[in-house]
Amino acid sequence: MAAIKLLLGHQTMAIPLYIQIAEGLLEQIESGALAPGDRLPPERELSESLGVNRMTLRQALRALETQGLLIRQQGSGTYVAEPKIEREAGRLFPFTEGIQRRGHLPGAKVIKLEQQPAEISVANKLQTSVSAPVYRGQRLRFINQQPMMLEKFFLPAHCFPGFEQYNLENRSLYEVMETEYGFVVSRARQSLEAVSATEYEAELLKIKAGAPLMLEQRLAFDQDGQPIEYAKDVYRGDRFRFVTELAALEL
Amino acid sequence: MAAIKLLLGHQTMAIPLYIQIAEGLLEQIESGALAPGDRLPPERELSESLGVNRMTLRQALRALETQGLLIRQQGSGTYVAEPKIEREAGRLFPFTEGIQRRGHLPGAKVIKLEQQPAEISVANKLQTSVSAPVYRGQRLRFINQQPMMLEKFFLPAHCFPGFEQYNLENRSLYEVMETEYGFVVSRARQSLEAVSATEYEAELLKIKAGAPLMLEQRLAFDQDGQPIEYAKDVYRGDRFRFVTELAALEL
DNA sequence: ATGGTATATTGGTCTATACCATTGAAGCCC
DNA sequence: GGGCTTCAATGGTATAGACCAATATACCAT
Repeated sequence: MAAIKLLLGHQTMAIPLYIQIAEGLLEQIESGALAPGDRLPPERELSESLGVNRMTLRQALRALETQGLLIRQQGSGTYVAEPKIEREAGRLFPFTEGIQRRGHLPGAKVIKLEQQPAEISVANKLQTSVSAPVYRGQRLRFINQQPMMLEKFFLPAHCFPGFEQYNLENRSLYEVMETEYGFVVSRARQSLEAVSATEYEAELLKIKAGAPLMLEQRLAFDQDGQPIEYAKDVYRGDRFRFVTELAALEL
Repeated sequence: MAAIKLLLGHQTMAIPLYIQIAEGLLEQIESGALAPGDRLPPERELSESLGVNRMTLRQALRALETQGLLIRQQGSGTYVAEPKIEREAGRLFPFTEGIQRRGHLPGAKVIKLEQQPAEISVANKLQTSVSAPVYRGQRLRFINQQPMMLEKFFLPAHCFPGFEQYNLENRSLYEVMETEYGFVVSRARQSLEAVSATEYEAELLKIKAGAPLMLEQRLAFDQDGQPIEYAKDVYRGDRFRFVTELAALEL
């Protein structure tokens, strides 16, 4: 396997070593340099070649393991996980990226994007004062030209001045947040429930009113723990499945 | 806070120290000895009073943190998390327990429990040969006397001889598995999707046919990684919401 | 060939120690 | 009182080393 370039020594650094290592490995997995089923070098060996302590390497491996990217087996070795389509449910990442990874063609149409005073429920979620301005947007998302998901999002306007100027038909919401405003979504709390399609949703998604939809509500936080997005997305029930891996304690 | 009793010293033990510590703390949280918002002793102090190394204690704390039971803040301390109702989505535990914790009255009615040859899809999931015998059961679950969820489960019969004899109207499936057969569910892979209620489901759940339901499919594994349960549970869409907490890498 | 047995390899746990980064409160100055 | 600095306390990161537990392999006896 290829080498991973690490910054600095071991003290006074901006980014922790184990994060750098995890990201380096992640990159190799995503680029295909490390293919599913590949075995990583033994921990002792890899830690030495990286010039870090084994415990530090293990912290990186554990992070990737909990993300479902690696599988570790005592006595055997550490392997790159099979690319389960469903893996993504436990990770936080944009619709577009997930679709592309599966070899489909994503698309988006902005239906609405306007600034308006926050309703009570939204202000509450975003922890802004009621009637503080928020950006309210709606995007219809496509896969292979077929409408699949309707996204409604709310952003605190004071965090994203001039948000209208960006083209959300080509760019990911989170990508714009990060590139243009420096906000990185690092945590999110989300819920799933089964609902019926309203007339409005049915028309946009080209399904029958009353058809089952998956409603995903998400409150996303930036690196400082401040809420920066509240979203209510509905997915076609017949086309999406949300998968999670559960463990009983012991990490 | 109360003391935690640990088994043995540091070598040749059955259960790792950090698991024992995590379970001890978990017990104190669940019993109320540690209330939400309480601050735990500093790591250095607590590790000393437990007679373990700080790193070992930290491993226990991390496990509880990822379960959403603790919140750690650098420079401030480690706190017992507020009991978010939704927390349970990321944890693996039985329906009954979750309901009781919210102060509701659970109930169950066994509709079917029989042994039969496995269909292909089920055999596939349970990794048994096709037409190997499996137990197939259906339970209707109640909350406050109202039907809320319909559970269909499949168990490999060779793992659970004589399974019919146990009363599943009072006992949890997992509890019977563990107590009577020694199988502990330690991992599970589950998926959620939105579906429409069939006539059959609608009648049992006393809702309209076509109403939205949440279909949860679950494949549960024992401590050795062998699949021991495949389940297809449907929840009333208007009464259940499934919540998860997501993090972007860095654990 | 088959099956068991030693041995080496590999990840898992635990200790001990050091220093960094963030927080919050105490103290200080004005 | 208000704002600032200082500093101790606390969790976070990293190192080094030891031994345990599970697995895979090689080898041997049958």
